[in-house]
Formats: sequence, structure tokens, C-alpha cells
Amino acid sequence: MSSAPVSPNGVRHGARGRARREEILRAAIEVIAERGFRGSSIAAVAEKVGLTQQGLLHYFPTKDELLIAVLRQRDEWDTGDSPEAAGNDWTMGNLATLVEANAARPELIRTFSALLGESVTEDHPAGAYFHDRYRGTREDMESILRREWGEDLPSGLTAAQAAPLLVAVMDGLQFQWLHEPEAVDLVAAFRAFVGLLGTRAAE
Amino acid sequence: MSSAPVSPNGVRHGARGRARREEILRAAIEVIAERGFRGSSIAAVAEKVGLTQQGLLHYFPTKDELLIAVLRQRDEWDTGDSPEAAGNDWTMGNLATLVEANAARPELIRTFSALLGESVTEDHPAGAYFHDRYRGTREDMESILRREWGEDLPSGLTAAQAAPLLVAVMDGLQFQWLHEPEAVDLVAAFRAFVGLLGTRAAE
DNA sequence: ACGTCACTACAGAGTCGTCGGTAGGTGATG
DNA sequence: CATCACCTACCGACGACTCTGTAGTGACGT
Repeated sequence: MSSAPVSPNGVRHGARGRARREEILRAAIEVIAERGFRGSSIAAVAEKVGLTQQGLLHYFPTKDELLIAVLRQRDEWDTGDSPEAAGNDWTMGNLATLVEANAARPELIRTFSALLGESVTEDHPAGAYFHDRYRGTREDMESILRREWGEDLPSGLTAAQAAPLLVAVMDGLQFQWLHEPEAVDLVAAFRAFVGLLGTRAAE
Repeated sequence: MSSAPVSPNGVRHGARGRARREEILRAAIEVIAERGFRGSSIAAVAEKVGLTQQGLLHYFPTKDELLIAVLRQRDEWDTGDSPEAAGNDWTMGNLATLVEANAARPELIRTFSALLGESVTEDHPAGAYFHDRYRGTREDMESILRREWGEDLPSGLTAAQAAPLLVAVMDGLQFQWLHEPEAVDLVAAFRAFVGLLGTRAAE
């Protein structure tokens, strides 16, 4: 794929535009982490990559389209980043390592937590994205749970009952962690919850 | 010296003014639910109560102070609304009824979920509030758990381990519920989680 | 009963900054 | 010479907030 030497300014080659796009997306993620989407300006993103606002608009014609591109980029990372695995060889075990990987990228977590919050408001451009993503993620979790333990988990819950809880724990812990990184151990807490799901009930 | 109630900026308000203030706070909650805090304008809030923007600023001298007042109001509701219970007679049981009560006020949930999301961004006026609130809520949950089950829960977790999970589940479920009310049963899911905590581990 | 006077509860008009977006270019690259 | 990668210049809308008034209200002295 990529075949272009990259430099912030002045390097010429065909792929210059594409490199710029990626720079812009990275900058956008940072700015959104700092100010949210509604609170951030495309001018701020542009400045971060050494462009004018209009220069940025050359690549992303509207602010909303920039956001969509950020969202899409995240999906690409999620599916392409990890060892193979577009589809379905996830286990509860490497779900924890995913959380671990997330914990290493606080700005990314901050960005998407901020967007998640905004997305519950009316007519938010990320609303549809999170709506779909939740549906999909719950389904994924459900099938992971089923693959690990079958329809009924050791703890007595069904996979369908546990899936939304699993998603909720991941999201919810992130907020606490963002507010007090020292007070909340993201990975340990998540592992504790997974342990809870896998504990066989007595009686 | 008079003894009339005083607003943050030192303006004294009579009975009429106090009623107005409450109206404004209610309207502000609605507007924030629709647009978030950064996305909403004080003019929109003012219009909702039939004031001009300047009229509103008579009561709350800045947008930030309006938000602070909203936050404070919520705390007052939380501690004053429910049967007695400023302090500590909560149990796991009526924690679930609290969730139930929340589920009946979607706009309120929406408002505070939106604010929670924004609050992770830099210099957000609600940042300190959520920071403190998380700390306090976790402590409260911990002591409730301890009162219910002692230091070690039936499931094997300690109260300190379970508290952040409890908070995370409440927050996280709300986001899913706001995006798909039909797909997520807030109360049932929460009860399932509580059941999980209280399940005795085998062997 | 009446005038005064402080104070509350607003509104009109305006300042100043920032926002997203458009129009129309220019110079380099291929 | 067409296309790409950008920039200058600009616009209309809207943001929070200030300055400056003014109608009403209640307390109080006379």
C-alpha cells in the first residue's frame, strides 16, 4: 500500500494528499479529545497540521464529514489493527488485552467518550454511528460469550443478559478512568468483571 | 442587613425571582439534553422561559454559573427528593428503585449523560463536579455493598472491587438505553448485575 | 394616605469575537 | 495544460457578555 515519503511540509509526491488526510484525522482526534466535537473548530484542527481552515476544507468539505471520517478511521483501526480478525476469533481473554491496548491510548478513549456523550443529543452527526455500533458490539459480545461458555454462563446469566453489561462496564469504567486514572485500574476492574461472569454459582 | 436569598453573584431575589430561577434551571436541563452544554446557548434557555438573554443573565451572570446551578440542583434533588436519606440508609434493594426512578426521567438522564461526556474534555466547567461526584459515588457504593454483604461479596469480589463496576454499569447502561430504549431494559439489566454480585460462588 | 427611595426584574442596543462555509484565485506537479 | 494543493479574502450568522436604561414593588417616614 503506502509508498510515499512523508514530511509535514514541502515534500512532494503523489501520496502527499493522502498523508495530509491522515495527519488531519489524527489532529482532529486530538482536538476533539480536548474540546469535544461541538466545542472544537475546524480551524483549530487545521492549525495543528499547519493549514488554514480553508486548506483543511479542501480535504473534508464540511465539519460533519471530517467527523464521519474520524469515525470510519476508528473502525478501520479496530478491524485492521489487531492480529487478523476482521471477523470472529475473539475470546474473553484477548478482550481483556483489547482493554489493555485502549488503556495505552488515553486520547483516543477521551475522544470517543466525549463523542459518545454528545451523541445522545439531538441531531448529532455521530448519533447514527453510535446507535449502530452499540447494536453491533452487543451482538459481538454475545457471540463471544456464547463461544466461551455456551448459552448460559457459569454465573447463571444468559449470554444475551450479560452482553449489555459487558459493554456497559467497558464504557462506564472509561469515564471513571478518564476522571481519575490513579483511582481506577481499567484493566484490573475489567478482569474482575469477567471473572464475575465466569464464576460458577453455588447451590 | 437584609436576609433575602442571594444568588452566586450577590443579587438578591424575592419570591418571584426564586420561581423564575427554578423555571430557568428546568429549561436549561431540557436544552442541555437536546444540544449538550457547549452546543446550547443561553438565549435558547431564555426563550424557553419567555425571557430575553439579558433577562436570564440577570439571574445567572454567566453561562458557566448557570451550569453550576444545574449541577447543584441535581444534587439537591438527589439528597432531598428521596425518602429521608441524605446520609446512609441505602440498600442494594432501593438502589434498584433509584434506577427505576431514573428510567422514568429520560431527559434528566440524557442531560447528565451528555454532560458526563463533555466533562472529560479540557477545562470543562463540569469537570470538577464529575470528578468529585465519582469519588463520592464510589465511596457510597462501597459502603452500601459492605453493609449488605460485608467486606467480601458472595461472588468473591471485595466491596472495593465491586464499587467501580457498579458505577460503571449504571453509567454505561444509560448510554445504551438512550440510544436504543427498546433494546435495553435498564432496570432488568441492573438487577441482573446486582444478582451477579450477590451470587454465591461454588467450590 | 402619600411621597420617596431602594431594589428587583427585566429589555434594547450594541461590542467583539468566532464559527462554518464560499468564491476565486496561484503556483507547483505530472 | 489540467489537476492538485493550497491560500487570501470575505460573508452572514451566532456566540457570550456589557451598558444603559425603566417599569414595578414593597418598606417606611410623615
